[in-house]
Amino acid sequence: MEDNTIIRDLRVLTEEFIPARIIHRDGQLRALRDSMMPLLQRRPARHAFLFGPPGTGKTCLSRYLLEELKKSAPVVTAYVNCWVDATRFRIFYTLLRGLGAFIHRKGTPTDELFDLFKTKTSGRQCVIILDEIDHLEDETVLYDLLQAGAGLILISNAETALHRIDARIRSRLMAAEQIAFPPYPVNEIADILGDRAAYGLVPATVKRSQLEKIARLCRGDARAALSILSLAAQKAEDANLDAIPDRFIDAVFPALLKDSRRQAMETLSPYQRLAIDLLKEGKQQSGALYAAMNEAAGRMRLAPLEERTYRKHMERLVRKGFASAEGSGRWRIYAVAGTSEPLFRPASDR
DNA sequence: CATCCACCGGAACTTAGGGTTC
DNA sequence: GAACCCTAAGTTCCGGTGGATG
Repeated sequence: MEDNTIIRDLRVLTEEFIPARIIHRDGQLRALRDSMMPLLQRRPARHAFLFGPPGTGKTCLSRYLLEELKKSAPVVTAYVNCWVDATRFRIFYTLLRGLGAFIHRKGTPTDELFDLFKTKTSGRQCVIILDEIDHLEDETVLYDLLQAGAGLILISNAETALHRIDARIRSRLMAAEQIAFPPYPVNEIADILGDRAAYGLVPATVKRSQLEKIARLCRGDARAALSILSLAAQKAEDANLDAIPDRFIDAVFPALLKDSRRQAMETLSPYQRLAIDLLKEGKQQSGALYAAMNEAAGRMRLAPLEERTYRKHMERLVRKGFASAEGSGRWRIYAVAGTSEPLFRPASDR
């Protein structure tokens, strides 16, 4: 392990890693800390809503804060990404796993999972992070969690995510602390990379000017920046070099872009991929797209879809950020989104 | 200005595929 | 292996919706 020329600990450069300190997010950190403060006096936390573009530190900061919180108060915490687990069943399933309760039966009723969750957390203070909240498919989870007395940290890319949820739940979340996460400027990303590199890489294997180069490439998205640094470091390690050359940084960037697209597409059903492929040729009105889809499905030996089913697929694609919808009712026009969602936007994208 | 048209989306169903329990 | 339970995807039914149309 210590023979490595570049890499000391790759985990430090992943987005799951919770760093020992948070830099360039002092205001946000203080705001979130203050809303969790009541827990120390055994009072309920104030809910928080964190919003901002991808890679601006929302998830990282929340997880960091809860780790710190647990050091000074007997608080139960859990994390759920709604992009991965979007239904009521799956959310309680992963929540319970996070709380150390293993459900081995997949045939367990969801209400039973909820009851188990309540007994697990009863009499204890509980804070739950719900990441990518705009991808949640069943809002009753929010109602359940509020009823169970959990403190919520909701995270979204869109500032408007809370407006879209049901009024009855929304009114209880209106008092939530709203915390904005703007994109990082170049020098701050470079600082963050430097901080991580100090633990994750062998000293003097990457120059400050290179960190700034990465920071410029990824346009304020720290997650993308970490991926670039990590991949370039691995490449240099494999080549047995003792420093990361500039050309590796350039080489890694397009590969990363393509890979993230491909990975995101793999989470879609065949029909959804088909819809996106058709939309890539140009935006379409809903009715025309439906006709084109069933026509293409026939050629691909896929069964034609009922109109309502088609609409359900489109609803999903829009919520997941793959497609965008413009206009209402029968004048709705769908297009590929690709621009705002999963990762960073390339300089030119039609 | 009333009516129509083509799509919207909630609700309740069916079906397929996974599990457990006895 | 029969009798259940569950989820998730697809379908059926149907009351909206709002610009287009005469």
